[in-house]
Amino acid sequence: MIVSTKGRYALRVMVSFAQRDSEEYIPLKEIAVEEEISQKYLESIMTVLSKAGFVDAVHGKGGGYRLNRKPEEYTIGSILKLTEGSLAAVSCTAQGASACSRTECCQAKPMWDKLDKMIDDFFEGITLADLLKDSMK
Amino acid sequence: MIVSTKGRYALRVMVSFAQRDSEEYIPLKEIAVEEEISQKYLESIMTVLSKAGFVDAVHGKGGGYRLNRKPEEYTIGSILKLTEGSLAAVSCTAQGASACSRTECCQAKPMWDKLDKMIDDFFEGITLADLLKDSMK
DNA sequence: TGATAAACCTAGTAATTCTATGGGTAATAT
DNA sequence: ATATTACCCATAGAATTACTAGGTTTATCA
Repeated sequence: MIVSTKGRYALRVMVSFAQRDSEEYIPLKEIAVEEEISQKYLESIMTVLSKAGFVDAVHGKGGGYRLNRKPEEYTIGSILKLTEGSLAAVSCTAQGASACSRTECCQAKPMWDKLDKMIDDFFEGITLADLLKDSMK
Repeated sequence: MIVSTKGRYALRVMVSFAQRDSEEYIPLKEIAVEEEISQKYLESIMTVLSKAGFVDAVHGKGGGYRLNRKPEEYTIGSILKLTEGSLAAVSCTAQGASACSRTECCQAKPMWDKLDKMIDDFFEGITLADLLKDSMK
């Protein structure tokens, strides 16, 4: 498993925002109910998205969140990397991993590196807008 | 993370066997010491490999394990799928996953399917022999 | 035949990560 | 003022992963 619930929730939320009026601020409660996701859990995800400048937030009554850019300007990779921390296929190659003592002689290392690049290219090549279009079906 | 310690250990063990005399039976203890992996943990992995017919086992003194086929006849995918159970990028697409209630309307489903296929093709296109050759560097 | 060495089996525990909850604080509109 | 909303921090519950323990069976060799 390379993408956990957290990352998938983040995608669903972003898709949900992308499908609405881009000007309007939507309270998280509305999204949580619609998507049947724990609001509290979503809050922690939104905070990350907000700090990274992916969404714009307004406090108080009438406030909520909205996207900061157009859907086509968000790659799936950027959203997932932010929320998952890393998309590495293997802990050895994850950033911040305590360097494996076998790195030098590891027969598999080149394979993991190649896979990581492939996965990264894949996710960087898809945008939020692509998901909306259903163009991948 | 798509491949856990278990799958990586399995690969290392298989590589280790592939690098030795293919006729000789090697006791697991030897591999465990060499690779600095818990022997007991390795045992559980070897049982899986043995039951699947990936390795041949002989009990008792002078016994051990050896590969059943040539290194080029094992795909990395077959080894990982066996030990990891699934290589799905997301729990939604993993076999045996309780069907997601959103499958029908999920915007991301086609993307996950495409990714799964890409990963599967990747691992099925590499064999144990390829890892030995260092040809990927 | 007895000692030894190996695979095999079952169960349980430790450790880690993931998911979610709880309770509060700060900001904003009405 | 009050209601509503984002934001913050800590913690608990759940699930998975990694590993350990102890024994049983099978085979070899002296």
